[in-house]
Amino acid sequence: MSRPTIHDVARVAGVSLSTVDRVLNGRVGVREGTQLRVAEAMRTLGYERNVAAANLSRRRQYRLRFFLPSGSNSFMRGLEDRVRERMAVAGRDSTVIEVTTVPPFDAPALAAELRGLCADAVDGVAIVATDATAIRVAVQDLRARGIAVVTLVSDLPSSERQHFVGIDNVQAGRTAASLLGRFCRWRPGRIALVAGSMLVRDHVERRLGFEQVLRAEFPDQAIGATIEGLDDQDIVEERLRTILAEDPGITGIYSFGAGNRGVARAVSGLSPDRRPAVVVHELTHYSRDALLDGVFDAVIHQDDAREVDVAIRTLRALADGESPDGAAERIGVEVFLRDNLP
Amino acid sequence: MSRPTIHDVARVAGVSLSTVDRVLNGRVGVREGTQLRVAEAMRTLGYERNVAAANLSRRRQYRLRFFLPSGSNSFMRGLEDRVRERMAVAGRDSTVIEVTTVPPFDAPALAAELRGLCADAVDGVAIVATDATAIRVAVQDLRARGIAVVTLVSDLPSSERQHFVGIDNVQAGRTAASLLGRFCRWRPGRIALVAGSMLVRDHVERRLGFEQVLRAEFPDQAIGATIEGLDDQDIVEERLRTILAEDPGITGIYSFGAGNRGVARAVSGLSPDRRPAVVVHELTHYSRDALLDGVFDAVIHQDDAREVDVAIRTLRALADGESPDGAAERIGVEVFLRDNLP
DNA sequence: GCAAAAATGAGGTACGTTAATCATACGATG
DNA sequence: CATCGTATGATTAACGTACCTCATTTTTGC
Repeated sequence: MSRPTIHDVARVAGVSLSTVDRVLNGRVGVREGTQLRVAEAMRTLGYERNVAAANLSRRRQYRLRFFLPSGSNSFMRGLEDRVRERMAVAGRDSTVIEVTTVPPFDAPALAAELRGLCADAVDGVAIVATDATAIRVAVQDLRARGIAVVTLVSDLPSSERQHFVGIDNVQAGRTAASLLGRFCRWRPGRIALVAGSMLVRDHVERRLGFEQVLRAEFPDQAIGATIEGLDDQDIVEERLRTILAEDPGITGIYSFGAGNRGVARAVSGLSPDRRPAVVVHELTHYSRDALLDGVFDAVIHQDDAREVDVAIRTLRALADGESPDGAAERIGVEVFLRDNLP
Repeated sequence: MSRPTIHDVARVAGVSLSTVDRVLNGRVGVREGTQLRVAEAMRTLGYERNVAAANLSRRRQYRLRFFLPSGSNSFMRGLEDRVRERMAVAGRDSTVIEVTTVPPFDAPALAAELRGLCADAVDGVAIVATDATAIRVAVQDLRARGIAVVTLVSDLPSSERQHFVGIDNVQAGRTAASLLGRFCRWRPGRIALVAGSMLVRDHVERRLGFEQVLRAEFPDQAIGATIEGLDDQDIVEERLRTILAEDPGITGIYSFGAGNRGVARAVSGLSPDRRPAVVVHELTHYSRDALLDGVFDAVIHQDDAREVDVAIRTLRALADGESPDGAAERIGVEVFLRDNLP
């Protein structure tokens, strides 16, 4: 009827509660044979530890720390809001969350913060990683001190981070190409690219995926001018205006960095029948409005609320020494048009 | 530091533990003034009941029951699989889930099943509703007996169900039009519709949303022939073949019922350059393959795993007399291309 | 075969809450 | 003033687990 308890396990294994406890919590001083008998009893009974009761008893707290880039990037500020929303209710799951913002793209600053963490004050850390050796080393350090580490939004491959919570950016680029190629299918032309900075790994990956698919599947769309807008809306606007004026054969725009407001302003200056199809990244207040106004056609998005949830669940699982459920916790590349906005 | 307990509340309110318990659990025999003092103390302390400890103490079990249509509909079978996956691990959250399948579109059968439920054996019910008065009455009955009710996938408006877990089908239809309109933008023509049965509320809503957007925003695409395929792949294939042969001006196909395999077979018979853009519903094994083969262009999807999760969380919250978090638990209309498949 | 060491058992307390019993204090009523 | 009903307090045993101490048994090494 109800789930078996350690009492049942003890009875079936023919040992005392103490011994079951010792086995269950990996304490020393149990003969191997006894361990096997207990394990066997757990298996036959289908015993699963009651985590709620265990956490209650040991007054377990999961102390998690999020490191996010500071600055005005809308997506990051939204992400921070999501984390703070979770902070407010995390107590329900005996979880304490703290947020620290560090200057963006400043690897030494982040590394210094990470070095300052103490294993008996923090159980797990989520970082929006900058791809730098200093961070890799800092992560290795954290792991050595027994602190769980996941990367969030931006990954740090070949580091010792245990998990990455975010989208596959190559896939995101492929999806953008798949959309734009179809949007422009019966109208050959050129597609302009708007990058933030090609120094950021995400953007390189997005571009890679985009080119792969556009070249292979939509040969009548060429890749036109590429703007490096440095995530600055004014720069983006000005350069994009110039390009659009010079080249009337631009059928589409793919913007995969920040600076969406600049794209929107440049495009909305054109008469509707000359407007290219526009695909950008991240659903924010601004890109949402542009979708509704018909200035953008599609937005490629990652669900920040879900990313935060998954990061928390993953860190909790890792802190308990479990391996997180990768498939179920996957973050997908979402596509929004004006008609399926939340 | 750590969360306040009922002990703290008692101390601050200047009452005993017993009184706090009486207030907290709505028992009788507490003067109004005392109740207010306790409530005030809870507010100042920011007390939140430790649900895990409470459930442990009262040996609370959430007994939930899912009613799903039987039959070969891939989406429904997938949904059932998701429910069964949750069943297997639900014990961790002191939740017991059962699944009952009932013949599809058979309102009396479902109503009879619902009537048979006993309030002291079930706390909450999730039903894939057929739009019928018999079901509305049965739902009213369940609610009167204190059983929580949510509708899943297909809603039952103006019934006493407390929540609907599923997508907005009008929005789904709008999204399909928004995609197809853009896919066919530079090539005027007609879009063929493939329905399952217009007797099902979902399909009516999808068509409604589709027509709204296509008429308003894509005037160079007309709505062509409509097939009522009764969710039978063979019927769909045959009729669609005929239509495609007769009318070379078909630029797109929107299929919003089951029978995707029929659509795929009919379309893949055409030479690639004559193929219309195809948008269908529900990501299954088959539609996935068709996407990968380039036979379908996009799939409108609802995340069945998430729907099941949300239904469970919602029913648990309702069983505790809480109101579920609507915004966070929203099910969105998802868009899949071959490039952002999970 | 004996001492030392290792393995196991027995029992208690705690975690935060529920739920019950029993005792007591308080007011109002007659 | 005695009585009764209501409000409140005090205490206790659960729930399933963790973790501690102390006693007892078994094994090991010599």
